[in-house]
Amino acid sequence: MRYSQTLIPTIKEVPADAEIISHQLMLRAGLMRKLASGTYIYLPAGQRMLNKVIQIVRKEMNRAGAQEITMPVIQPLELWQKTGRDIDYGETLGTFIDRHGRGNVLSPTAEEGFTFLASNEINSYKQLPMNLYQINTKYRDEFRPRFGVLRSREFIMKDAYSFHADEECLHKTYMQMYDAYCRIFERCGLEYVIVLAESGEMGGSGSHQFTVPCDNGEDVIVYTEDDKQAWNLEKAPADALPKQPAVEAAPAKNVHTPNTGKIEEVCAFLKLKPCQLIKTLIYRNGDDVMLALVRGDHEANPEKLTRLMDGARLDMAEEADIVKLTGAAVGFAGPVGLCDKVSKVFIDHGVAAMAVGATGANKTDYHTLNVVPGRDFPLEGENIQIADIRNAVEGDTYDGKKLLFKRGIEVGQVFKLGDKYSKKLGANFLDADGKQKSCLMGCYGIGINRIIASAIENGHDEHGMILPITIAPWEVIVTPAGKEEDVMAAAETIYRQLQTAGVEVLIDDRDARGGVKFKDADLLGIPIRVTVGKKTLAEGLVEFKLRTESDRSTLPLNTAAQKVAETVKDMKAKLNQPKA
RNA sequence: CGGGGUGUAGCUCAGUUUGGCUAGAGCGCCUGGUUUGGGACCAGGAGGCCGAAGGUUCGAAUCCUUUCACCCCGACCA
Repeated sequence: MRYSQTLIPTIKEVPADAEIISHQLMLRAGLMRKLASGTYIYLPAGQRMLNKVIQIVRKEMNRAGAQEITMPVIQPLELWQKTGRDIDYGETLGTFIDRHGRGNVLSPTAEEGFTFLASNEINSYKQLPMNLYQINTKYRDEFRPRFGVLRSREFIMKDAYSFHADEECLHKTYMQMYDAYCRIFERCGLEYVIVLAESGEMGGSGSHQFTVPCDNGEDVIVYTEDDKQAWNLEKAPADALPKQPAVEAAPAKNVHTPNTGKIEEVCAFLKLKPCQLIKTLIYRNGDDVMLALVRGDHEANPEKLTRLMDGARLDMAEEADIVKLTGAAVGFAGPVGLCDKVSKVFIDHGVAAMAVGATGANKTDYHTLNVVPGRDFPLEGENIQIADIRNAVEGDTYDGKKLLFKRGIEVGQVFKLGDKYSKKLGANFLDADGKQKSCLMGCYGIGINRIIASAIENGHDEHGMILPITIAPWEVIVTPAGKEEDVMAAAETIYRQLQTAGVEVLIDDRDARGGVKFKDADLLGIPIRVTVGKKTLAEGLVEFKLRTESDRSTLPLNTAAQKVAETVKDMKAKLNQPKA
């Protein structure tokens, strides 16, 4: 490719609306431009990166036995109503009504479509297992698109769905996908961490997330100090805290605490620390009301609560319900006297371990002091359960090992879905025993754009991107530094030789000064630069420089292309032959 | 959706508080010249419905009302 004939609109200044480095560099290096909030136009260099990532994903999926198809992005709302996800997915689901008055969904994920296909085409256990995937644009009407391509309204996802006759078969494919994902991310040159995840909205029984550690990530990874286990925050377990030594506590008493509905306000007023408070959260499942008690400095984890409820949906109670239950305004609920009025009380280990604490008095503008768990409210009973119901925090342990935290970008996730979708959409088959059964399903997603953004988050310096050769827009840039005829001719020769050798090469044939070309080459993050200059050329040499190194070396003109082609091959081989 | 902020040249931003002549700078772009290995220099030039609509006023980028877009924090989220 000739620089003069392509569109790589680099910019010197940092665009005002780009906050994080990957977003800034993707704009500055001319990979993309914004069309509207959360939607981006990919320009030639960005498109080449997308294509390369897609090609890696496609090859590894095929290699793992999955079949590529294309699902329409526009899908009948009716199909989504059958699984109830027109409601469950929430307002993030993009819909429109067409001229015939039909409801349509802009697909944010495609369980329904793939299961619809399976319900029609799969009849017999002999057709199973089957693993189908697509690489397609997805749409989500995000509340708040942000971080450039990391949370956008439109993005490219590879999504695969597998169908099975039994659990063992599902597990086998699940592990094949797991291994394929490892290979994909290694080939893309990403550092990644695999964490145990909640399967959340998708329903199902098992899930791993593939996460690239990065300060700008939206996800929190929790891992043990020996690096042996990792979870996302929703799933991370925490050991019970040691029981605090009992103290001689005065009887519980109510004190007037005006306008202190929030933890910080109570603490400021009573001169207590948040860890001396008991926070009482009120949840609802249909008509059942539940309490969750966590320490004031802890956060309740709805996923953990849902798990204790065998997956039943939990909602925070409405203000009116809280007032009715506690007889007080929101912010003054407490367990004392409230435990037998609800169907279930979940008490976090941290609260059970407290010797004494303060909590809401179930009376507006009052709190109760000297509350002793077990004395002033029960720690045992039919509707009482002590459990791990909060997010782990700094200082927690699991299995005696210290828990550590870092942020990450989720680039892929694998799920076992079970029969949630196949049942609702009738994806059945006749088994060998002649009985009709629902398919068991797995689903496996990869965010293509996020791979690019996270590669940049972790691969850049003050000059620009530093890209793995497998996903860089070009492998080599040939830079003639000077307009002399022999310089241009030598650069053209190397360019042609590299092309012939199958190297993806960009020649910077622009009528520009050397400095401009060097800056753009660095910004674009092209792994190898070959510079042809007047002085070195006089000695029959050209310069060779890796983007990752600051040193330059020289190569003889006549063998330069061959050497460079070999280096390219070696660099690619290093990434393309993953350990996994 | 709640809170905060910003919309002025392709980009980054002055100017708005206190209304007043032809609306500015740097970068980028075009022309000519000098340069030519790390975002050159000189001279000349093009480029604006000051986000949009309405209002106040002799007069509005500036004041008022409405509205739209974008960004940040929060809530939400395969």
